[in-house]
Amino acid sequence: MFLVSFIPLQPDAPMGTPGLPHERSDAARNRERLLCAARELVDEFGADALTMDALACKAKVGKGTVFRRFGSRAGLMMTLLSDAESEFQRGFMFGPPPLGPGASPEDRLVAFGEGRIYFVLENGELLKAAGAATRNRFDVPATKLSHRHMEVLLREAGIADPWVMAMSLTYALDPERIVDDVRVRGISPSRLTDSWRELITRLLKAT
Amino acid sequence: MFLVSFIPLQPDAPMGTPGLPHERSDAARNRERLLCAARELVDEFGADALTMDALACKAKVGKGTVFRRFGSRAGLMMTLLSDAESEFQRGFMFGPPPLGPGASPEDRLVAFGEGRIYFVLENGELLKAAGAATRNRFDVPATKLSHRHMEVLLREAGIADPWVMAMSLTYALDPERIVDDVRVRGISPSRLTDSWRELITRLLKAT
DNA sequence: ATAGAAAACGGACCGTAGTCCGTTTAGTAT
DNA sequence: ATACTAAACGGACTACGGTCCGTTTTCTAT
Repeated sequence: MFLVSFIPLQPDAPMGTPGLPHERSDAARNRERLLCAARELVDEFGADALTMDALACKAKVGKGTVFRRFGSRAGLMMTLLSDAESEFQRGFMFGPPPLGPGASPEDRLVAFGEGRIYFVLENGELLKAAGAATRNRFDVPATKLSHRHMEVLLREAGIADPWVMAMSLTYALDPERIVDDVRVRGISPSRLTDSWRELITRLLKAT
Repeated sequence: MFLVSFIPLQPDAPMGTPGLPHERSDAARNRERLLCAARELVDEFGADALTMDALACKAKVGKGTVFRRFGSRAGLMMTLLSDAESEFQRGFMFGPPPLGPGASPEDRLVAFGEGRIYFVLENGELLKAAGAATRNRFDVPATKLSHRHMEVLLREAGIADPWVMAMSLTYALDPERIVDDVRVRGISPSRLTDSWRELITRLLKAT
C-alpha cells in the first residue's frame, strides 16, 4: 500500500533513530540507559509519576541529554510505545481479516475499533502521556496512520466526507476517553466495544 | 425537565458563587477585579497567553487569592465561559426547535452539533484552556449536561446504549478537535457541520 | 599519534501552575 | 467602642517541563 511508507513511526526522531547513520557511541549508550531507566520507572510508579528530572537522575545522565534524545516528555512516551504501536499497526495493515485486508470495510472498522479499545486499555497511561502536552495530538504519527486507515475504509463504504468522519471516529476512540470511561466511570470494556459496533454498523448500513 | 437543576454551572465554586450566602466585601471586590482583569488580558493577548501571575499582578491581588477564588486555571476559564455556556444551554433545553424541544431527536441532535461547532469556534481558546489540565474533562459541568442531553435524545431514537454513544459523540465534538480542524488543518466549518449531519442521519436512520 | 570539528553532554536557569502558612481584615457579639 | 474569630490575603516556595550554552567526548583526516 502506497500510504504506508510516508508516515514515520517516530515523532521526528530528534536525532539518531535506533542505529541509522553514524550514531556516536556515547549517544547510543545513553539512549539505552535512558530507555532502560524509563521502563523501570514506569513499571514501578506508573507513567504519570515519571518526571524528566527523575529519569535523568536514575539514568545518570544530564537533563539536557534526556531532552536532546526524546525532544519532550511526549516524545519519550511515544518511544516507549513504539513497539506495541507498530505491532498494532501491522495487525490492521497486513494481518488476517477482519482486522487486516480481506473483509468488508464495515467489518474491518468494527475490528479496528475493538482492537484499538483493548490496545488503549493496555497502554493507557503511556498513550495519555504521549498525547497530552503535544500541541494537537493529531501530530502523533500513529494517530495519523490510524486516521488514514479509517479514512480509506470509510471512503470505500461510501461516506461523503471520509476525512472528517475519520476524525470524528478518531476522537471517539481517544485514549483519555476510553481510559476514563473504564477506570473512572466504571464502564466495562465490552460495553465500549458493543457501542462501537453499533456506531459503525448503523453508520455504514444506510443507503 | 428534572435533569436540569442537579447540575451546577460552576466547577464547584471554590467559595462564594456570585452573591450567595455571606460573602465578605473584600472577597467580592477582589472577584470583580480579577474577572475584569482576566477579560482584559484575554481580549488583548488571548486566553493561551494568560498566566496566573500576570492576572494576579494586573488585578493588584496576591497569587493565593487568584487560586482561592477559582481553584485552578481551568476553573478561571470556566468562570469566564459561564455566561456564554449558559446561553447555549438555554438554547438546547428551552429554546425553539429544532434545537429546543418540539423537533425529532434526529433533527435536535443535528442542530445541537451544529450549534456546538459554532459555539466552539467562537470560544475555542477558552474552552481548550478550560478542558486542559482538568483531570477528566468530563468533570466540566457543562460537558456533563451536554452529554445528558444527547443521551436522552439517543435513547428516544432507539440507540441501544445511549450513555456510551453520547460519550462517543461528545468526544467527536471535542473543542480541541474542532478548533484544530478549522484553524490548523484548514477544514471549513461547513464541512464539519455537514459531516456531523451525515453522522447523525445515518446513525439514527437504521431500524 | 595528533589535531580539529562536529556532536553530545550536563546542569544551571527560566516560566508557569499550584501550595503553604504567617499576617491582615471584615463581620459579630458584647 | 472593643475584642474575638473566621475568612481572606499575599507572596515566598515547590515541582516540573523545557531551554541555553560553556565544556567534554568521539570520530576523522592527516
